[in-house]
Amino acid sequence: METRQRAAQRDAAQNRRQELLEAADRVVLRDGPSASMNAIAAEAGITKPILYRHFGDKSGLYRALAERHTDALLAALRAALDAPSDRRERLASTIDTYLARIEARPQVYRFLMHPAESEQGFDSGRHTAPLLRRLGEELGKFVQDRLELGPGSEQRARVWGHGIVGMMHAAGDWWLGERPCPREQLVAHLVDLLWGTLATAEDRPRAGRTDRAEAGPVESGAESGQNEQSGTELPRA
Amino acid sequence: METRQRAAQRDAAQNRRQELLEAADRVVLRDGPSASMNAIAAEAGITKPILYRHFGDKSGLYRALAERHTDALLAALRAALDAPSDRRERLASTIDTYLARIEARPQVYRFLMHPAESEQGFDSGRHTAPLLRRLGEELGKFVQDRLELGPGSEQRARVWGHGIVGMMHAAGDWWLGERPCPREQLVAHLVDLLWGTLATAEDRPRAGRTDRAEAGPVESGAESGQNEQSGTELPRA
DNA sequence: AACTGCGGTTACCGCTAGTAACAAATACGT
DNA sequence: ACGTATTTGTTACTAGCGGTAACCGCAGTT
Repeated sequence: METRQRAAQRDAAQNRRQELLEAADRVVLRDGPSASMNAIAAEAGITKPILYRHFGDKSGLYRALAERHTDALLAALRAALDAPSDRRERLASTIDTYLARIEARPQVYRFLMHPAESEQGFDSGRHTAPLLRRLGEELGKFVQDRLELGPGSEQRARVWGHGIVGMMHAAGDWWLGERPCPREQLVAHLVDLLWGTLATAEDRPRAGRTDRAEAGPVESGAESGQNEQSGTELPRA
Repeated sequence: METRQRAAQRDAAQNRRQELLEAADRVVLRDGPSASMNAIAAEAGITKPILYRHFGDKSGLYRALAERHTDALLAALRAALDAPSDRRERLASTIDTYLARIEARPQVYRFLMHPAESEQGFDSGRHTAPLLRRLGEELGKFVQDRLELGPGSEQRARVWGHGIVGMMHAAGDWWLGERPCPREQLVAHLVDLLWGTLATAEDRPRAGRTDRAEAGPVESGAESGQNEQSGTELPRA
C-alpha cells in the first residue's frame, strides 16, 4: 500500500489546493464574484480541468473559498461576542466588528453574499447566502446559551439569531452603498433599535386624521386605494 | 403624423408587453430565477429577439417583472402598516403580511431576491435585491413620518427601516426553509425582539467562568484562540 | 404598383461551465 | 533495467447561455 507515499501525495494535494484557493481568492478580489473559471485557472498558472479535478465544480470551489472567509469572520465575531464587558457593549462591538470587516473588504463581502446562484432546481428555501445562515445559527446558539428566555427558548433564540444577523446585514449593505453616516453612528442606531427604543418612542403629533388622505409615506405609483390582500395577485393563497 | 394610429400602436405595444410579462411570470414561477430568455420566449409563443426589442435586456425584463411584484407586496404592506390599531399590533400585522406573502408564493419571493447577478462591473455596494432596498426606504420614511426620534431622526429612521426589513427578511428566509414553527410564533418572536426583550432578558446562570474554557457556543473548527482582527486575513485594512 | 415601417424569424457571435481524450513524467513491482 | 500504472497537465471539444445582425413578409400610405 505504501502508506507513507500515499500520505505524502495527500499532503501535496492539500498544499496544491491551498495554492489554488489563494489564486482564486486573488481573482475574486479583483474581478468580483463573476470571476470565470478560466480566469482563476490562468491566475494559478494552470488550465481549467485541474481546477475541476480539485473542486469538482464551480460551486465547489466557491464553497471552499467562502468557507475560509466565513471561518475568519466568525472567529472575529466570536471574540467580540465573548468579551468580558457589558451586554449592550458586546452587542455594539460585535456589530461594529462585522461592519468594519465588510467595510475593509467589500469585494470579499460581496462574494460571500452571492456564491450560490447556480443550482437550477427550484428548491424553494435556501436562498440566503450560507454565510448569513451560519451566522444566524451561531448567534442563535449563543443567545440560547447565555440568556434566560423561558419556555420555548430554543426557538426564540434561533429566531432572534437570524433576525439580528439579517438586520445587521441589511443595514450594513445599505450603509456600504450610500455611506450616509460614520460607522459608529450606524452601530449606535442599530443597538438602540435592538434595545427597544422602537417601543418607547413617542408618536409624532399629526394633523387631524380621520382617514388617510394627505401626505403619507407613499412615494410612487400604486395609490389605488385599499388593495390589501387580494389586489394585484396571489391567485392561490 | 397620424397620431391616432400612433396611439393605437402604442396601446398594442403596451398590451403585448403585458402579455409577455405574464408569460415570463409563468416561466419564472415554474423554473425559478434561472429561467432562460429562450424558455420565456417559447412560453410566450415567440422568439428571443422580440423579447429583446421590448425589454432591451434580460435585466430589463427582470426589472419590469420585479417591479410588478414589488408594487403588489408594497401595497399590502402599506395597508397593514397603516391600520388604525396599536403600534405593536401594526408591527406584528405587517411582519405577518410579509411572511404570509412569501409563504404563499416562494418562487416569486425567490425570484425577487435574486434578479441582479448580471452586471459584471464590481461596483461594491448595491448587492441586496432592489426589493429589500425599496422596502427599507419605505419603512424608513414611514418611521420618520410617524415617530418622534429627536435630532438626527432622519438617519435613525432610515437605519431602522433597513434594519427591520433585513431582520424580517433573514428570519423569514430561514423560517421558509426549515419551517421550525408556525407563522404566528415567528411573528411573535420578532416583535418581542424589536420590543426590547433582548435588553431586559435575564442572564442565564453559568458555572464558574473566569475564562472561557468549557462548552461554548462554538460549533466547528477554528478554535485557534484569540485571532480577533489581524488573524487569518485582512491584509489591507 | 412601389415604398415604408413593423412583427417575426433564422442564423450567427462570443462567452461560459464542464468534459473527453490524449501526452508526459514520475514512482512502482518484478 | 523494463514495463506499468498513476498522477499532472494539456488541447480541443460540447452544450447552452445572453445578445445581435440580417433577412422575410405583411399591413397601410401615396
